[in-house]
Amino acid sequence: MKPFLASLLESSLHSFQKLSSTHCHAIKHGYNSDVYVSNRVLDSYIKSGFLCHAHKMFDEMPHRDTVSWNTMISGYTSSGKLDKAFCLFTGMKRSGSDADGYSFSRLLKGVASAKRFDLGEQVHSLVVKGGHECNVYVGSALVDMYAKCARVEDAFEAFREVSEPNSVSWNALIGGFVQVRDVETAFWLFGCMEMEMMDDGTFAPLLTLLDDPMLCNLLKEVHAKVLKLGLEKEITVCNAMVSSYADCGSVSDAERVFDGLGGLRDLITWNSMLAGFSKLEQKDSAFELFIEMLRTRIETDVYTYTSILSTCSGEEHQVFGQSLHCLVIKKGLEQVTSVSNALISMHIQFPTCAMKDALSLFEALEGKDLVSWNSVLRGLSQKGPSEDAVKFFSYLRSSNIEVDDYAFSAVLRLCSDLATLQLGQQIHALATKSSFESNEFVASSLILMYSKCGVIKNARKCFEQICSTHSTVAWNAMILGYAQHGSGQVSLSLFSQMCNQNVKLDHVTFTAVLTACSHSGLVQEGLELLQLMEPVYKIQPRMEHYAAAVDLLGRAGLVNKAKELIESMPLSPDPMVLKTFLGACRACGEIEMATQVANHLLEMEPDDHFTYVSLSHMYSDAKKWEEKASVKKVMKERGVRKVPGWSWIEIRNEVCAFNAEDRSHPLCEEIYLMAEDLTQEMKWFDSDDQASLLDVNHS
DNA sequence: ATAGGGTTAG
Repeated sequence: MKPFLASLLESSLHSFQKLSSTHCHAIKHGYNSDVYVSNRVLDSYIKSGFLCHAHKMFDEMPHRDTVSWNTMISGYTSSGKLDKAFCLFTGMKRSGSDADGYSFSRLLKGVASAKRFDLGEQVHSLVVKGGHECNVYVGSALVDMYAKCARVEDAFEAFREVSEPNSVSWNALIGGFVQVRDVETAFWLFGCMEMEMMDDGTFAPLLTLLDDPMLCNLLKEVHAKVLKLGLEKEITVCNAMVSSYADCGSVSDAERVFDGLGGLRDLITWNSMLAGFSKLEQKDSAFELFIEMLRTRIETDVYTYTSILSTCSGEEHQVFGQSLHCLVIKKGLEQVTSVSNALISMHIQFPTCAMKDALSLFEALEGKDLVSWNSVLRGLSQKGPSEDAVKFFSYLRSSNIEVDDYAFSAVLRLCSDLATLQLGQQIHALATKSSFESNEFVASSLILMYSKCGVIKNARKCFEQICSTHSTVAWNAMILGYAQHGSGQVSLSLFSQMCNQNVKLDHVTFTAVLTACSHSGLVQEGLELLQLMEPVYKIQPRMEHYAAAVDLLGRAGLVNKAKELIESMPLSPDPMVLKTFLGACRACGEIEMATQVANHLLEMEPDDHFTYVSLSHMYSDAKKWEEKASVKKVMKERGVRKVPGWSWIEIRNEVCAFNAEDRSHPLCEEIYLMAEDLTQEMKWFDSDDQASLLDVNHS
């Protein structure tokens, strides 16, 4: 009868109706006081998620043994109700049942997932007191508990206490070092493990450490080992491999693993591939994959939507993004914080009315977290009126929300855009007070802020104070700072230091050094860097690099060389490159070439005022009044308006804004006299570079 | 009859 009952329970799982009818059936056959049968029923209720009902049944059971208590504890720890589990644990002792290895391992599992190190230590002492240390299950659970609490040394000690550690003990220990991202120790332990001991649980967490292009070769070695051990069909291993290959920048390898799985793929596999495409800017592939998921009725979840929403950026994805938003609402995921955060970031990137939509999403979100606040802050500082961003930052501070590294970094970038030193310094003080000063992103934003505000000395100080000397963003910021100051040689020497000290270079590094060369007239050096980018430094030049190089040549008066460079580009130049070229033509008085490129630009971007204004100025300079008039006419016909460029200066905590030919200030006469004096003085220094720099700033 | 480890996200 008992095996029959067991199989009946098995087939009744997850249906309350079936379970209770089986339960009744058992009672009818006189099994009510059979503790074995009762425990099986109890376990089935718990496995099916009917925890409350299980507890009621447990209370009414005529006989309870240790297994009954353990089953109940198990139910509470796996649903995260640690306090209830501990109540049962103490109740168990009071009613005379002794806790055994099962009780302790279940309890420790709950402690581990709640990361309650304090409770864990107490349980540990009870384990020792009860003499359960030699139980490998309890031992592994202890290792895992310390590992999850990031106490790797305690985990190691607990591991040493296990007399015959098995793969679970090893994996739990390695998992601890993975969690604290101690790559070296994690792989050292991996090397100490017997081959036969390694299983899927060993590889999955280790693979998550290999998330950098520099580690791609190691990833391939680990992959080879996975194949050697015949683990290539293990879903967790493959999922981790898809993510790691994507993080290492190799989509093709990620895709190969993904394709290799065929029908074995699960939701995490799809999500990992999707996130990979999205991260590596393969937007079309991401959209295709997502649509395939919908078409083939693969279930979608929160991860799916956060990934695909973050793929939608800017105008070209607005329509699709809005349909996605509808889909999110339909699935009832709009109030899930991570999804809503992705929606906020997406809407901020849309060109029209986006800030308003993003703000109303933010306000409607019940469970706002730091990411939500920072997404709005970043959006406002990039797109919104800067004053609103500053206001939002004070709002954040007054709301008792923690200001973290993301927030500091965003608001400092804002200060550098505004070139407002006083606000920047105040925020620097706040960052110092909350110890974010040495965070690489905060420090980089400080560097940019001080450089932009003209205090390169303080920028340098921030650079020196940074914790990690291997922070690419910090080096990039410092190189750019010196570039803006016209200290191109300093930028270049920082660049070679970066190479010597094995700091990772990225595409921003090259934008920064090329800018440095351009601002200091280092033509040969700049061109050489551009040429070496791909073959030596393994970084593919992007549009901004070509634009910087065109600028470099244009400033040096080498328009023809700039033209050659554009013609030799592997991709067709984008408007940014062409606008830079147009500027170069204008500066060199190459009217014919300028007209050609301008016509091309007018086709690409008929609504952008830049091209019209450049042409118009150039025709004025050349006194070609008819041409100038025709440009103005076309502008009028197309409804394009000149957007004046503003400058501003901070005087005694007050911002004074002005634009070219502005005569509205009460002290206007004196101001222009002073400007004239300064211009004369600069000419007197006979520095053509600085005079032309002044021109550029003015336009 | 009840137990321990592992994959996706600013």
